[in-house]
Amino acid sequence: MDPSCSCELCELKGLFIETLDDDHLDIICSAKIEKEFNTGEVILKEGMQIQDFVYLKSGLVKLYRSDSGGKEQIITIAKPFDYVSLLSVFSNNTYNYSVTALEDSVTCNIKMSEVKKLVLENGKLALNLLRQMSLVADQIILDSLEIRKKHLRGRVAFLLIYFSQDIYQSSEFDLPLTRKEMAEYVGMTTENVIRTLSEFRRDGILKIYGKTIQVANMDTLKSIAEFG
Amino acid sequence: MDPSCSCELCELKGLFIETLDDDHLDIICSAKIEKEFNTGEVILKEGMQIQDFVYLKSGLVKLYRSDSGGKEQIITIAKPFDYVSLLSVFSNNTYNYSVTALEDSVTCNIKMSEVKKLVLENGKLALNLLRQMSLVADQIILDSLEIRKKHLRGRVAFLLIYFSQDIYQSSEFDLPLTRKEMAEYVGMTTENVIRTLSEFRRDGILKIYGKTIQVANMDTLKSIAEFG
DNA sequence: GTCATGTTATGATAATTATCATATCGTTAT
DNA sequence: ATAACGATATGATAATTATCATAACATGAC
Repeated sequence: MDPSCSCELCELKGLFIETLDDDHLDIICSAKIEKEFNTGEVILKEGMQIQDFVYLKSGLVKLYRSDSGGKEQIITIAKPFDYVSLLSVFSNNTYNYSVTALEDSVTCNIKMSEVKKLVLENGKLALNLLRQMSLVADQIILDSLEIRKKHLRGRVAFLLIYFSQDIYQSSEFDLPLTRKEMAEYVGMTTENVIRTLSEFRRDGILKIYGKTIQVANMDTLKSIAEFG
Repeated sequence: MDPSCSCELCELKGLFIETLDDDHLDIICSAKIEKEFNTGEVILKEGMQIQDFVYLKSGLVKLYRSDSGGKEQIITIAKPFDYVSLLSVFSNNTYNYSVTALEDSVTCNIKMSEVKKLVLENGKLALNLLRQMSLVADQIILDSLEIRKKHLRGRVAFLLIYFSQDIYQSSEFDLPLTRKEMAEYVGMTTENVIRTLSEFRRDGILKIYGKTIQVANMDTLKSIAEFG
């Protein structure tokens, strides 16, 4: 096996690679290209030809769409293990969303032609991809239904809980989104995101130091996310 | 080949079956069960164990979630060729949504264990499923983003255009949804759906005879869907 | 440093949407 | 037939949210 290949050490091995035998692993290893992106750099652009299967090795990214007026809607925030180029990849020729790094990130890119070849040859990999796609798509759809039925306070609470619990596993964290991006994610205006955060601060639910957020009262935050 | 099997005649053959050779087709054919549902009958229920891969052979169905308060949110309307049990099916043990027939419908059910076995053996089928899942999930996500950014009039217009063009290919059709279901689909109240329809009628955009809708001015309807 | 620009912040107001009340119409059950 | 119920319909009002205006603050460009 190619000694320069580090796939067998990659923490994503379990998802994508455990189903591959050594021969196939070697193919992936020599075919893959790692790319590094700084915070704010664009990884994929809406309309671009889909050439690679891209997954996130480390970092944090946002998937979003831009409309003709330049306004953006964030579809989801993806951390490693959430595939990045999952949507569209098997059905479309071009991306119908863009991806930008929210933190310094590393992606691993494999030509779609290689992935398709492997799927044809390796049923376990195929099942794994089906499972993963199903999971990711489901989560995006359910989250968007959840967000839709909440009022503004509930939406902001939902987003904060998501970052605190799912992304950073800590009650204090540096929010990698601007207030504007928060608004684009949960479907409200920037002003109202800011106002809602201020309310939460006044109510003693949050402590806010610029982008650093400390959740002082998670129980209340959760009840706001759930009921109002 | 089993002479009672009609799969090779099924119009869904192209999607699910063209990738199968005769042996595999025979397996599917003898394993599949067709089920008929009348309008209003429940096909799948949220929380139920997932046992079968279910796809819609004819008819029209809604996929939806119910919250604790009994309120429902419609995720999507599916016609034949849109797989019904696609979401969750490869990643979950239970459905996280329900499915009900909006018109008399026929489903074709195949045990998931059979489908998984076939995926393991048949790479073309796997790729076909990946493509189809990708397509369906993408469409649901994009539609929900579209709906989210519109005002009430735009949402109702979007829904009417969808039924007129995508489902019935006619400017006059019987809407298979109640006003309440329309509201559950586009995220607004029943009263406001009714009010908006009345507005459209007053503006000469629609003619409404109960559930029968005639789009009198598609251009205006489209510009409302697009701009407001 | 200072300028320009974008982000955060807050208030006043306007627009949008939901809620509540009430009435009519249709359908189904008895 | 008629009672009961849900769906459709409309208006008045309340609640929610967006828009507009303004200002403080931070950040990077020069």
